[in-house]
Amino acid sequence: MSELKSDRRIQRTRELLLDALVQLLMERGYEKLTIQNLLDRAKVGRSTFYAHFQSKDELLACSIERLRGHLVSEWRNEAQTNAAKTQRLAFALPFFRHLDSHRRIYHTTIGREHERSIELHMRRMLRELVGEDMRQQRVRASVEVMDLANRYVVGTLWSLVVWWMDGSKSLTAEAVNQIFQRLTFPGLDAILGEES
Amino acid sequence: MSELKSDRRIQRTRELLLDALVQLLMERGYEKLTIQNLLDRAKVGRSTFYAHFQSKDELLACSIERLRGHLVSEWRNEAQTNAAKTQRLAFALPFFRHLDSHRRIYHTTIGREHERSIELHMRRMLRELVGEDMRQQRVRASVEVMDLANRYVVGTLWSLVVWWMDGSKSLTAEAVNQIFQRLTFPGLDAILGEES
DNA sequence: CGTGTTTTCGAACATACTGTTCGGCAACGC
DNA sequence: GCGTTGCCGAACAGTATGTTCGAAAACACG
Repeated sequence: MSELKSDRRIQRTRELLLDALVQLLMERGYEKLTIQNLLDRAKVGRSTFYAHFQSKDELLACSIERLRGHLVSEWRNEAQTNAAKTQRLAFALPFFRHLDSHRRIYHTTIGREHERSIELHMRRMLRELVGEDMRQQRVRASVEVMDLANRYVVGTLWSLVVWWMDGSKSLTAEAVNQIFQRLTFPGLDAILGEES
Repeated sequence: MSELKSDRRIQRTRELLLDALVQLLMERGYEKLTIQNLLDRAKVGRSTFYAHFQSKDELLACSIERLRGHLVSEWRNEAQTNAAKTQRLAFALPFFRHLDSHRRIYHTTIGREHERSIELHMRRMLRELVGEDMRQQRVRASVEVMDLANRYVVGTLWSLVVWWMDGSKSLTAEAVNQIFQRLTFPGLDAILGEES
């Protein structure tokens, strides 16, 4: 109700905090990043922070949620312009592209042990995307098998991402995507039974 | 020097703490388990704890290290008695068996989000086991590709484990192992180039 | 036993971070 | 202007970690 009308002040401080988060992710990573750091960087008062987010984790979730929105729209675009619209797991390429163009952030947060929260949220997001993809592809299988397939894909995808972001492997997003498909499709077919 | 001679008192309190850890893992999980809980359960003084372990995490690491020892010996046994001794990734079956016979512990610690530390140490252990296996199998590939293959196997294995332990799927360890192989081998061959 | 060494105990402390409260202040719409 | 709304930030309570140290217990050995 009052949300739409109300000041864009509140929207602005959200931005400030989200920006501060991204900056500090690069510098310190997530885990050893204190709320006070965020407040200082965003120049926002303590109680204000808690008026917007319940915790550091919710702020991160919010940030990842944005990423998800971005990926989905990229995915849709690509699906409409491209002829081979129903390519399996087509959200992966936009994802790899995103990672590639934000290496600065992800180099200090992905794969580094003890940076568990980012991985958590990222995987959750990927799980949703994979689920959506399977729905689009009309994969038919029992709930359990679908669940396994989903976990398998996300696990593989994430292993690959960590490997890619680790060190400074100068592969293009397209190349990584190809590895991803070669790695994943056979195993997927093996448990889903070769259809589609 | 004095380590061998010295009291088995110190060994005993280590046991007490390790036991308390396992108990509390079942009851509370790792993350929300406080050091005070450990002390109370093990009936050990605070400063004593810190005389033995630097942190809760080191205690966990120690516990996982034991598991690793157990798995390796099982693995060796199986390799010697069995004819098909050089079966690829043969450590997996003992691992699945272990999980199956300790469901009580792992049901509350594996897959549950926020129980990340256990996953961390488990994966580290699995990475080592896979590395050892690849050495035994004389897999020849560049360091980078070997690294990718390793991460891929561990990622797949872990996805499967989480899926298995989640809910109460009553599959046998052998069945899960078969799924594991069907899932993993094709992708592995794809990046390692079909050589066994 | 008695003596000396080693280990343990646990209370007290220092430190660090989280999340809440509340009175006052600033921004903004009208 | 004026009232509403959001923001500030110091102070506080709560919780957990890790350290220190003197005293007590457990043990080895003669």
